[in-house]
Amino acid sequence: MMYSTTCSYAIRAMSRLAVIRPEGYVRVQELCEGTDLPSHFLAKIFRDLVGAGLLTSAKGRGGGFALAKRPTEIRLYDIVDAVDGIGSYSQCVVGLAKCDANQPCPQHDAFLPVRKQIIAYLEHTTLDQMSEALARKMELIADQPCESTGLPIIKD
Amino acid sequence: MMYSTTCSYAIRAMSRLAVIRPEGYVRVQELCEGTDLPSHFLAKIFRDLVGAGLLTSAKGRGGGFALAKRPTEIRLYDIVDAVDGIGSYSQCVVGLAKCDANQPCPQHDAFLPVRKQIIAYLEHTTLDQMSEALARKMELIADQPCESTGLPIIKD
DNA sequence: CGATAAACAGATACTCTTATCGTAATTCGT
DNA sequence: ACGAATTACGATAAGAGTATCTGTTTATCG
Repeated sequence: MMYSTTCSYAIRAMSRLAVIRPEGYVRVQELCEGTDLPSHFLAKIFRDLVGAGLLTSAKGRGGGFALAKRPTEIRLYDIVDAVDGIGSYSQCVVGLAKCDANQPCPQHDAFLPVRKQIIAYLEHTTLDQMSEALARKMELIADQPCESTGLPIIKD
Repeated sequence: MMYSTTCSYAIRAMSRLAVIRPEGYVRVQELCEGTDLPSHFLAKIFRDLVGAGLLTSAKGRGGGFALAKRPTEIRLYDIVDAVDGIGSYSQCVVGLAKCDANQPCPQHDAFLPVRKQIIAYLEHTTLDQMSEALARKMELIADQPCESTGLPIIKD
């Protein structure tokens, strides 16, 4: 997988959040309903995202989690950075540590364009786009339910 | 990191193997000397690589591990596939499973060029190139030893 | 044939990620 | 003010990935 499981959950959940209620609070339970997102774990991840400034939270009745900014202002990059840390993408492909900073290994350079493209993708993709993609998918699934169960389960 | 630690070890060790003795057996101990590669663990990884057909092995005196093919014929792709499985690169970025096969999510398409570039990089980079890069680096380090210890420790 | 050198195999331990649970803190409706 | 709803927080469990150790087998050399 491209990201850690945790990060994948974060992206999926925030996308759902943007679909269900782009502004305003949503309960974790509501967010996970009909999906295979683990609610308990997601609650924990969301706490961290509040700390990272991507979400806000409200306790008590009518509370839940909400996007801290508008969907167009939240990039995939921000989420990945908050969860996995973007540092993992800036390391050398081969895990070749540089004993000496002024001499990065040649393969490092060879991989540079690949890394650049990845970063660009993460920077240019916003939650807005993600949620739109998800919404379109949810419509499709509503029409043609899942093969085995017949229920419209959203695994995203 | 781009690969798992295990995969990173595999790539580094095979690169070293290609440098030290492109054909012929090398002991695990010899391969790890002066590096931070964990010999015990690497021995285990190498066993698996023998199973995958990338290495051959010989017991007893004068034995060790050797490349099963010439360095120009071993691609990064082969190593990554043998260790991590290339499947992890073909999944959707967001971990969005497709409930239905005929409707991959739009983000899937958006990430396609990135994935293609990664795969191309893995396919076109050979152990030959890796070993050459490593050899060059080893020369550099021999000249200007590592800051703290003063010893030429190869972390690659 | 015995001694040595090496991979092989399996068991075990450690570490990090992933996941769950119980309790406290907070807010809202009545 | 009380009670229900809901996140916050901390502890801990479960799992996979990472790493080490010990003993066994196979091959080579003298």
